[in-house]
Amino acid sequence: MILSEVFKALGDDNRIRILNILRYEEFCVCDIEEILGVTQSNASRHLNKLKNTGLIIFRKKSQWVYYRLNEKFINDNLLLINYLEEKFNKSKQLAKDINNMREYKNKGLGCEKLTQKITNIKSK
Amino acid sequence: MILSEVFKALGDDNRIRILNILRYEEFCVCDIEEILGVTQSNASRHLNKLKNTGLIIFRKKSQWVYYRLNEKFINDNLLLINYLEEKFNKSKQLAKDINNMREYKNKGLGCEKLTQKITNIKSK
DNA sequence: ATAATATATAATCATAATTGAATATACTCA
DNA sequence: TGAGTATATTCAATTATGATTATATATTAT
Repeated sequence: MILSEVFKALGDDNRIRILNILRYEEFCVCDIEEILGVTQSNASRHLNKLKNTGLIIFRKKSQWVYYRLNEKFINDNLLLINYLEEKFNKSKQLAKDINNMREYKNKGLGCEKLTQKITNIKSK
Repeated sequence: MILSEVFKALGDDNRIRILNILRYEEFCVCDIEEILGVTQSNASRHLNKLKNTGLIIFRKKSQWVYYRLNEKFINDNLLLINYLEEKFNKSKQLAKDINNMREYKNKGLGCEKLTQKITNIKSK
């Protein structure tokens, strides 16, 4: 792990916003698109950068790719993670994203769930 | 303080190297030039960036400008500082800079000291 | 097989960041 | 005042980064 590369990965507002919501749970690319209001390729690119730097990992489930924080990175960088937690919690801007995220979830708007619902409706 | 700006400031090897030696004491630009083996304008510019982001401050003493860590930044970002300490101490590359720094000091090569010596010699 | 969806990747453009060399500014000292 | 030194800044060239649009790939569902 090259320290300056980790900081470069953290040195972008969109990537900070992504990490902020990934604190709570994993999300797929289109979830992040919707919650943060960014374009698809933008979300994908930033996720890719965070992945390449080792901060997040992913799992594939059918057509979706779910990203989440990398446990190994967390364990190797606990002080940094605690620092991020502290600063994230103090940011009003980031709190808005969290609100969006909760609303999005409460309304059952997750990509996968929506697709399932549509499929059910169609099959009736 | 904008979080991503702090990380941008940290996202460069030369700036990491500068912060690493400033942990121990203040240095002027030409000290840093010599210890790290970078050009004058390079040292000056990176110091300027660290200063603008609030990580370091300076004091002027005759023709020299001494930079040091910003106590206020340290206090406001203790977890980050502890993280940096931990990672800096584990880096072999950064340890070389520390060795250079100690050697430089033991030999009495500080800019100001050298200038004083030369002045003394001339005035005899 | 085909259509639809999710994701990644190219291609392009604009902007920002980094660098060394040269220059400008400020200060010191004789 | 003038020479010397330390620092900051400008200049020019290069490289890196980020955003957008369009395209390619992979998977699902009919």
